[in-house]
Amino acid sequence: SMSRAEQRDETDCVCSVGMKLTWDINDPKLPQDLKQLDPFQEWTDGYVRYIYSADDKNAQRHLSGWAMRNTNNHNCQILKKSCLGVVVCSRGCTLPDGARLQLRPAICDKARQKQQKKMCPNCSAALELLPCRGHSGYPVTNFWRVDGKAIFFQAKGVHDHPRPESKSETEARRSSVKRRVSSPPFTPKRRLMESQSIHPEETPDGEPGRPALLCVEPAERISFIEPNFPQHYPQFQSSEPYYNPHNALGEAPPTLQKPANPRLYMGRPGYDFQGYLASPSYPVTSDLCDPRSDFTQNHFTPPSSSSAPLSSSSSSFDPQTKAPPAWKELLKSSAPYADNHHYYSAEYPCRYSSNAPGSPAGLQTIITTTTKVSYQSCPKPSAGLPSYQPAKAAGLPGCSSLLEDASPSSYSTEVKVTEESGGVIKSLSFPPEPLQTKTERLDAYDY
DNA sequence: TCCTGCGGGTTTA
DNA sequence: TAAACCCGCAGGA
Repeated sequence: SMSRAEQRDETDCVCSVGMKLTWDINDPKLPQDLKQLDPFQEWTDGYVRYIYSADDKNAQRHLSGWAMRNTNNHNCQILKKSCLGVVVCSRGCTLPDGARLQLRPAICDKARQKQQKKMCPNCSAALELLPCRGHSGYPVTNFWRVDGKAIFFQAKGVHDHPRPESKSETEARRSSVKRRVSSPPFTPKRRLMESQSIHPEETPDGEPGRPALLCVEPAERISFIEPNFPQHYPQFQSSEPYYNPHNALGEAPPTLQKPANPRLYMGRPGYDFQGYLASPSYPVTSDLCDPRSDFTQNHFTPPSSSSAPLSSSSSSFDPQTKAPPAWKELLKSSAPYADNHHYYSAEYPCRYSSNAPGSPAGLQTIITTTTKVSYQSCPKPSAGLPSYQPAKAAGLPGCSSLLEDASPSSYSTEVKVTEESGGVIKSLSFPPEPLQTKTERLDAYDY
């Protein structure tokens, strides 16, 4: 049985398993015989790595709260996705609930173009897509790779825009609207609520700007909302710094090819955000204490939570098969997504990140510890990898001590000074949004 | 209808 | 050569 210390280590450590180990998604050989895996992370941000169970339904689907689209990297071993950003009101109007409109960009190019032609449901101004430029001026990228009994995840870049509506929220709203369209009865009270705000995508006639007075039963609404409510939240995800200046992989960020987005943004009303305000749910930058990175962490701890109880299905995985990507095979043998549709979605403090206009977003001090060996294009089997060199371990202190201040009422303000072209990165953290719950936020969008 | 992944292709540094 | 990006296709919900 496990000692108390071990249990504590598992549950309290702010490090992800993925960050404790030294690996890169491009490594010919990834860590094997993993004793510990990470719970799924919906809102990853920063240069982070996680190792999920191959049975994790969310990981199997390469899910992200961010709107990520597939990008072709001509490597069938590694699935690459890049962030589409967020759709906002060009006028930056305030919704009835005080939040800002932050729609999930459609993944499909065509659907996204349509989406952008619509108008703000609140003020009828044009909608605007804020592209993600969090990776040296390019969109944040996520990489997925199945190896052995694990799904390896790696992200590069720090999102420089507010969170969009999560995928589950979008889906919930859509199905909710569909149902209401087909079953009209509504109560006067509900009608009043609904008339207070509207959503662009779901007006039956496709005409934005007019409230759709539709009905939904409270119980029904709850059922969509509940899975997202942050009941359980792994601490290592929650004590994220707002900005991780260090690329934990030792990978030098590419030189700036495009001007980094100089947006200023934060997650709560009262601060300007280039004309917009992020909703109160703007996330903290997610990053973890990789032994190779020595950035300081803020000491914010979110509401209590736990990992998503994803049931494991006995899917067989054959590392030898290469024709269909491994995750495809995993999906075939796994239970329906709905069974485990359970996310974390913490309502989190804002980030306050500023990049001076024209200043590179990604120029950070790099600790090079890994030798990068890239896979070649798809048909090439990765047999014979003599050039592989295991990365050396840096052996920096652990990170459990970073969680000392777990009180929700305590939060920190810190200034990070990083050696990066003389740049100074200021990070402010705030306590969790105290009043607004997910349920309340959904109300603003749910009619 | 749109999400998702695949993969051929181009462009740029 | 690597990375970003475009496009169409197909399977699926």
